[in-house]
Amino acid sequence: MEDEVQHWINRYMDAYMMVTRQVGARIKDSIAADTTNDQYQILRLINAQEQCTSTYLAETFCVGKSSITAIINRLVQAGIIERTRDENDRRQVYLSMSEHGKSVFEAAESQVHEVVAPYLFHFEKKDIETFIMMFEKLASLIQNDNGGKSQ
Amino acid sequence: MEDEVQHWINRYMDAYMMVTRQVGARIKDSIAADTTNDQYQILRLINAQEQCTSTYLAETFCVGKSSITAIINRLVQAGIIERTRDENDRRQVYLSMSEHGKSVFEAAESQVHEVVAPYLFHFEKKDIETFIMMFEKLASLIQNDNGGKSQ
DNA sequence: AAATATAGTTCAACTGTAGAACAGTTTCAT
DNA sequence: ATGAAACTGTTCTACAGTTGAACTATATTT
Repeated sequence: MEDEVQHWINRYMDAYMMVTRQVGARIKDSIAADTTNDQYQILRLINAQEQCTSTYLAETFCVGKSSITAIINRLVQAGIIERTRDENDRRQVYLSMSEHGKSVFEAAESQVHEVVAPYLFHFEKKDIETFIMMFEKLASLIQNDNGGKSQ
Repeated sequence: MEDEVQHWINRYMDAYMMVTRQVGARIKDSIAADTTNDQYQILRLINAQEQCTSTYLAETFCVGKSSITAIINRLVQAGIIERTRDENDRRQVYLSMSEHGKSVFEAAESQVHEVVAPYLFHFEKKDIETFIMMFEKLASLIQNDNGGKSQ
């Protein structure tokens, strides 16, 4: 029983590392050379979030706020992201994509689509649903378990 | 149909990023502070590979060989890894764990186990098998598709 | 009004990455 | 056998990402 769990974890870690690394490398090759994978992930979060803040990104990305400042500074520098202060609470800074940013992001999205989509055709529709649902369940389990190391 | 594929990809990317980041953060918190996640992944590869070389690590990890040199230098510095030249082909350098390295690695393994294992109990045995098998199939599809962007 | 909390930035030190130039070693063609 | 080509790994420089502590500015609490 313990052995079985250990065995699953090893297989999961092996497959996981392989997929993470290889997909990451392919995505990097396909998106514009001056956009990094981390920057693309940040853009996805900003795109999906109304009135996105640094604090939200830091928590979701599991890094300190100073890392977010560094990434956002580069994206602002590149004219992709704009900062807007909230006039009601001037501590808050909302992050949004400029017009140029939107087109960079959309180009990256479609490149990622082209990289990932071909792999889907090797699987049954039903299995894809199951796989994604399990992944989502895992994500939500982890998310609802913040801080509590046990359980 | 195209929409369905797009939708799958978005859901996959969302769940994938969440799981990657959160699991990464939890593993980092649990393993020794002076070992990074990337270093741990490298140790897993070295552990699994007889006569491991930099070239093998670079290919598997999808990075340039100079990145591997940098990581290995730090691990050698920390007394975790040892380099051994092949006397038959003096270009090759085999990487292996020192006794200290082995104990560091085993401690990390058991910490990772403690972090990951609890999540498994939320799933059916059958579903875990399916999930891991799909992950492995995906990994092997990607691996057998080196360079060829299409198909 | 003063203390406390919150949002974000700055800074220094470090890890990881890329790519080009390089050194040493082996293989291969002539 | 010799010189060219191929291969393994390292060095170097520049940059992206991360951390954690110190800091600024603003809002909230008491």
